Amino acid sequence: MERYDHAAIEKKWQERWAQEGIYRTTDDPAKPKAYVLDMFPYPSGEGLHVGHPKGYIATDIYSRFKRMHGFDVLHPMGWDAFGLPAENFALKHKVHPRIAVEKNIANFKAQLAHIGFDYDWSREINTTDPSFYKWTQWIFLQLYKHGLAFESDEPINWCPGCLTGLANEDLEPDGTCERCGSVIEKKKLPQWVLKITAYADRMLADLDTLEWPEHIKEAQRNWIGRSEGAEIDFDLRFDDPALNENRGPAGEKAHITVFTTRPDTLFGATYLVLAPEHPWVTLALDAAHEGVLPNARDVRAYVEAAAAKDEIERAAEGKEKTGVRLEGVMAINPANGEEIPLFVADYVLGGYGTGAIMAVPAHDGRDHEFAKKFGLPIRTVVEPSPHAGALDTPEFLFTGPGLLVDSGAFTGMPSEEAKAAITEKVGGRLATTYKIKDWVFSRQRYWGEPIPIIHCPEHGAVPVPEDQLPVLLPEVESYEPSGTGESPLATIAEWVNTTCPICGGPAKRETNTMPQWAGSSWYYLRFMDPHDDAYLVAPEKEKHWAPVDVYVGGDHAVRHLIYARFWHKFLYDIGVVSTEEPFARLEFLGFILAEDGRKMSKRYGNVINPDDVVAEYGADAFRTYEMFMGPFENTIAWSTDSIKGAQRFIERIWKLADKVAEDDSPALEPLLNQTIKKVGDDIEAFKFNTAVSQMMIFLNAAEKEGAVGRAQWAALLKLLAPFAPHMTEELWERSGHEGSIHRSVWPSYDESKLVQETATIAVQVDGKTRGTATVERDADAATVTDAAKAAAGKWIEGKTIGKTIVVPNRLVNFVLAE
RNA sequence: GCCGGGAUGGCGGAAUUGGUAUACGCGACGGAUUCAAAACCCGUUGCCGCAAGGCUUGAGGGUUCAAGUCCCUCUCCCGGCACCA
Repeated sequence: MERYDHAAIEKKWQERWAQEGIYRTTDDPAKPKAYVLDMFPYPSGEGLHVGHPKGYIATDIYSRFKRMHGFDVLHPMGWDAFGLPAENFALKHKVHPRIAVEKNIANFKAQLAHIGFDYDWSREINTTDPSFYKWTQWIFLQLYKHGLAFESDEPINWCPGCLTGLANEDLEPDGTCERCGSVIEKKKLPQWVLKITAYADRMLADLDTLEWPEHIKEAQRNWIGRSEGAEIDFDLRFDDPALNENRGPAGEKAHITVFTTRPDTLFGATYLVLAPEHPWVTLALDAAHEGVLPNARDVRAYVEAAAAKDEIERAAEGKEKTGVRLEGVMAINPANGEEIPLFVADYVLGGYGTGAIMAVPAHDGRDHEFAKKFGLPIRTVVEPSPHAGALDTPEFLFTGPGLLVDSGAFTGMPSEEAKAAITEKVGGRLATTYKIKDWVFSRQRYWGEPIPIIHCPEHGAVPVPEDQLPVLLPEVESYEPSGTGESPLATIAEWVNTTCPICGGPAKRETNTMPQWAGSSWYYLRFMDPHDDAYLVAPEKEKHWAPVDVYVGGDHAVRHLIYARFWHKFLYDIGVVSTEEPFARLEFLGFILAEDGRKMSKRYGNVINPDDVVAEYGADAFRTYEMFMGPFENTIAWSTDSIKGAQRFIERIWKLADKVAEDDSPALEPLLNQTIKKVGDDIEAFKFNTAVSQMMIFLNAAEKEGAVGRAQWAALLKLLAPFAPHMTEELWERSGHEGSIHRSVWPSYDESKLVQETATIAVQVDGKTRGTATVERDADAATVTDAAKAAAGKWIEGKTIGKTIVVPNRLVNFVLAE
């Protein structure tokens, strides 16, 4: 046979598949369904490098595999094209973002086309398409109507580089912008905020129902950051007796509420710490309360200094503790009535818990450090059991559970038990707090979905009536961010000025847009029913397809997944979707590094373009190589040498077509059955590397055998078809089959043919392998032992065998006496 | 610091969950072919050793007839979170 001409054969089949629509999704309710989804890309101006298609190849293989098992397959592709990167790209290249996005998408599609994917392009979606973002806006309105979207003027993260507000999630740990690296400022701006915290508990609990990698679940748990503890009130006593008479609105005494996860250590609390932003501190420094704090001047200086510090300075200072005493006032420990001092210190965060803590320096590292610096008492109230000694030194710090000491009536109680007991005794409340913050949802930029709200002087924020959706993003010449905190949309008078849906009076549109994450938080639902104008997703379509069976991606998995799960659960609550979770199974994608081991980047000039690889080695070799590189979740460097191995494999299969005989080779039967089993099991488990190696093993054996039967050949082609769709299709046609191999039925294996009739067993003496023996499968122990003795030869000659271990069909181990 | 995941030849990696460690591929070496080269084909290839043999899954200890796999201690690497009380 002639050499495999990949360019010609790929072109032939790509055209024919498109023409015949063999990958069309059918929405057939009679069939089992498989919804296989890639995290859809943002179509950047750089185009694809060889790392991008890795996940797409995996889903392509998986979806082909499912199709060959009779599944109705949904394997779609679309574009996440709103957001800052697209807008910044457009600004830099001085084109309108819409034009830039169109061009980039066309480029991406052309690149993808070369690789031979089975996407059903009739279901393509684009988040910037008004028929799509109509529904993004609709979801926002539902959130608003259910009280989960609200306006807030809390200070937000402002990026002076991107000129927009950002969510907490958009910041690097050091407080810089993840996009441009600018130092984030706090800025007071009216913002739309989504109440994601309302779903924190359910998002946490339902993680247990998901077939996801542990590290992704763990990252989500960290992000939600639930901690259980107690809120405990500490009454205050002022030096000025008059102040002690003051009562709150409900007649309560002045007090500070702290949050703690260790109420069991209450007897060891030797001071309180308030965050600089704590409302009580703000109040005490208020002009109206002059004289409450004798050292108000020092406190004010500290609070102002803390406010002026940005996140970077805080990070640079590390854990060096600072703070200032609040003079003129003491707190009363409700456990023992003891008076303890109060401090303001920025190691306590205003935004977490109650913004105030009880400090237990013997049992908390940070309090310990602060107490040593300020010379405060360190009192041990929990000891490890049994008594470990050396507990009386002031240096001692013990953060584990143990038995209570010096804790009044609770002395001797296990600390876990004491948590509830002490909380109850002092009138505290069990409380749960979260690290996750509500989602700041406004961006002061042009390229995003307009938030469908109208501000009426009479009626306030009024939702745009649903029949007026979508609120179209106006076409404009200039869309530069204003930098003032106003959206560029604010300058378009004819767009902004409208009428109130309630009273018809003059009103203004909301000019902020949604963040980049909006569209991607629900796009997977639209693929189920992409052209429906009446429904976000029609109920019967949703019931057929939901949930996504396998979701594949990497990178910003944590944030995207948390936002999407939040919206999905909300949509479940309002009856739009029928499942509690959007993505039943998640496969995490390991990246491909450049050949030099660095990240592939234009900056390093080490980018490899899949177009070039496909042109040189062929799409099938490219696909097979990326799957053979190693475990799917591993990050591995590209190797031009290694792709040649995949190419050789493809070409050796091609040449094996010359060796096809009428009758099956009996010698190959056990191996073929093993191969059918292993390739199938491995694809199901996303272990593509070992699936490929098993096919290589079969190929090696078939070459050695010199012939492969027609039926065996057909089975082999089918196993390889998901990996190498072009070449297998060509060979399928050449061997006289009707119809596409990709619509053929996956081969089955015969359980009884998986094993050979003989077994090669290892022969060990004292646990060391000294040879092998070939015996009939399932031969009796005596026969096996005799054969093994012969094989052990000189190693047991003249020795006494103390014990013989026989593992059927595996090994015999002779343990020599003494 | 806390949490999660790892460490196997020159390289990517495999190993039925306690049963022949290094499958498969790359690279390397030798051969064949060629005027020559590429490609293709055949053979060798964990380490030490001429050999007999010995040693080997990050380090050290343990359990077992048998440990990459189980248990204990430690080191290093990757990822997430990080003054979250």
